[in-house]
Amino acid sequence: MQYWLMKTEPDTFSVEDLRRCPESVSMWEGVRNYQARNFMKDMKVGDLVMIYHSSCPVPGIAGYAEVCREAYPDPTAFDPESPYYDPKSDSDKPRWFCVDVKWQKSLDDVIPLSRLKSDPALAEMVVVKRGRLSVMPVTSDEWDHITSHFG
DNA sequence: GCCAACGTTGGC
DNA sequence: GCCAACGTTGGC
Repeated sequence: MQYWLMKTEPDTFSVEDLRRCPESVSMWEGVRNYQARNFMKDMKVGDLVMIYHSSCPVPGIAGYAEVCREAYPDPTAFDPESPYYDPKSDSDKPRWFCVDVKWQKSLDDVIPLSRLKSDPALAEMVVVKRGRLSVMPVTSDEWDHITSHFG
């Protein structure tokens, strides 16, 4: 079992939007970064995911989800109507992948990035050390620390 | 809205 | 394959 963090802009798709999906399951579409894609390909059914809200008044962890389908070609890459359309991708040799995630929990209070940054136990956390990566691993120590101290 | 960080593109 | 220019992310 591995742990992950995935970013989303809540104006576009929030953890509550995920909860309201049929069966609370959604395709995690639109990842267009190779490193993030490679992490998604490593995900297994049952892995747990922190849903992180970015580009919003209080960026931070907004809830939890579970991987419920492993990586498969992202159909939005082939859809000219989609904002995530990539004309250079080829359906015979897919470049972009997505997973399906199932909502688990929405936090009453977002755990702010500022709080993660100020916690020495989380100094090495990828989301703290690095920006500009939308899918990243979380260690089990980091996961346990956050879920036990911050809900 | 600014701008730093950093990924991607493309000329050479 | 280098690297400058450009585009995007995302916190503030």
